[in-house]
Amino acid sequence: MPELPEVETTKRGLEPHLNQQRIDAVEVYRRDLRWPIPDEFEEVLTGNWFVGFKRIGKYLIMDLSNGVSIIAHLGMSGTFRVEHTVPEILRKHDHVVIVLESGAALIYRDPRRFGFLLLEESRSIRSHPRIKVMGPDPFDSESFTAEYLLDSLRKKKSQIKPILLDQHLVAGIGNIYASEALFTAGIRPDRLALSLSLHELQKLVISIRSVLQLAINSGGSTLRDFTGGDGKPGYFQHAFQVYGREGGLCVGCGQAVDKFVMAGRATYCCYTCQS
DNA sequence: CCGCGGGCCTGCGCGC
DNA sequence: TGCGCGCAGGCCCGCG
Repeated sequence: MPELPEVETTKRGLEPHLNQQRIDAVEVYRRDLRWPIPDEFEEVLTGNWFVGFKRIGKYLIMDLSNGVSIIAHLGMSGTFRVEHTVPEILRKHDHVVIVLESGAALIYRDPRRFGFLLLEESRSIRSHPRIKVMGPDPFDSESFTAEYLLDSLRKKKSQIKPILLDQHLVAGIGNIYASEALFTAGIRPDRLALSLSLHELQKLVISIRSVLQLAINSGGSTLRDFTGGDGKPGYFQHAFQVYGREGGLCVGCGQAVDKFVMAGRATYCCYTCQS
């Protein structure tokens, strides 16, 4: 599920409910996620409180008062939700319940268990092996620029779309927003990365930002439902231009939207509007 | 070093 | 209605 906008939406949804809240109890029902939940997880959390929240690419970082941070990744199907009270009956695939001093509960659910929850000293987050290799954030206008892309793509042999999924290049784009951003930029997904001009890359940078921002904005509209509901960010309401719309009419030209597989991933585009 | 394909899991929607 | 199949928004790893 979650690409950058969904993780950002999750962060914004959780923060007001969790910030400065003490953790009174932790229950882990399944530890075998993508990586196992550390044995010391419950002990490290209990009695401390949340002091900060940030997103790095698709990672959600939750800082605790004892100088330890939770590094969370939602994988394909992970969600966090806050319930007003600890539910008497958990939903299937609720793997972790964190009880707060307010009586509310933070619950991690992940049917496919591709996500993970790890612990790391807060001051070492940026040097964590999984974090330090991440490319720039798409919204970082200092480091994520057309010039940066031009330089990075110069030695790439493959097509642009799968490259956008490489978190080492830019952190946070997934399969949906790769297709969407390329459509907005008017660039075909199968263009060789090194063939893109500086001008096209400028359009791509702007398109990536606008597509992600739009999705964040639409997710934000349902943040109020974060407690009591299922915590699902509002991105389902987001109208995709091409993703999942094969055979439908292109919003730009009225021709049919195409679907094909690239590097094993579904890819959508309009061959009239993208060149 | 790079790019690709398989694997990890469960759920869902589709066609028969 | 039931069943089997293919597919799903991420990431790591091994292979060539």
